[in-house]
Amino acid sequence: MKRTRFAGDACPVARAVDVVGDWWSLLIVRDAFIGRRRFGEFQTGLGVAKNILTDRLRKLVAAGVFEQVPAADGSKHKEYALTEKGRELLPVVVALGQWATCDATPFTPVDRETGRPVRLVFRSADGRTLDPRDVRLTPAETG
Amino acid sequence: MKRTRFAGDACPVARAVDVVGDWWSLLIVRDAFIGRRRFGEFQTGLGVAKNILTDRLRKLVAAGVFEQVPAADGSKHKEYALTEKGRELLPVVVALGQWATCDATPFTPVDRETGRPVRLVFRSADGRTLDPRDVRLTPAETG
DNA sequence: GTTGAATAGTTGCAATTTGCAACTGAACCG
DNA sequence: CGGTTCAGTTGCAAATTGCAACTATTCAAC
Repeated sequence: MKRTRFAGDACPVARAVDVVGDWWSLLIVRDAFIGRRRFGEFQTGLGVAKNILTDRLRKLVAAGVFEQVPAADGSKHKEYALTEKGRELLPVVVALGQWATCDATPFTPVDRETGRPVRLVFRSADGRTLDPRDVRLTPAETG
Repeated sequence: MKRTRFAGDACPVARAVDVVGDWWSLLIVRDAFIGRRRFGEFQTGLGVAKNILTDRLRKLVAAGVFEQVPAADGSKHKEYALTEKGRELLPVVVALGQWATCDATPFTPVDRETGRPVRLVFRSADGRTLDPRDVRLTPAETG
């Protein structure tokens, strides 16, 4: 049957899942962060079927995560570039990466200036860094 | 056709997607963080079909994200509780929530002790907090 | 302890999605 | 101009999804 969609859901996680909660979409975004931009790069890099890739790229463009940009090396082929909204998905990709990390990590998040590795952490209002264990979710308080 | 699986993939994001990159799984995990534990709570809360929920819970238990615990209020019904590994998914859920947040937020991450809200941020080795814009992914450096 | 309702699933079926493979049409290379 | 790469499109078989109806425990009351 038709897949349930969450676009109008009140929960932001649900809406995010609606856009990006699909096996391929997040991997395409991850590849984009590594520097891939062309259809063929995504296709061979991920081993995804071409019709699926076509569909996902179209949907990600429609969702405002990617945009088609005219060129990069002057060729007439279009390329897919992350939008601002798309680049804001970096914490999601990094969080997933930190969760399942083992020996073979194909990428590391680093400070763009110093090139030194960074971590994703919780920070309280007064600047303290918190262990995830010390964080909980409160349902719906003040909105 | 059979869905492509990434369980043996080198990339941790891919492996994470294999477990949790499914429309329902992450929402189930989110609900667990809010405090839901019973089959029926997940079912009515998410509006997911019962056979799908059965399947997802089974897979999440097999993946070590949930475990079935004997009781909570003495009843003989089993409940589903997040394991340590499952609780470590909190940054993923929060990252997705931060990405798609708008007015109606059904939950907020807060400091367990003070109850005050916290944010997920990037932190460099020397303790500075970085804007996601100042972070990039370097592919496969040292392995 | 039997009846009835709630809980936690299972089963069957039709619509949708997925993925492989083969095909098409530009764009680039010589 | 001819061949090759790039970027898809099309067709089809198998898997997944979701609804609805059904079953089996468990709880609550009588």
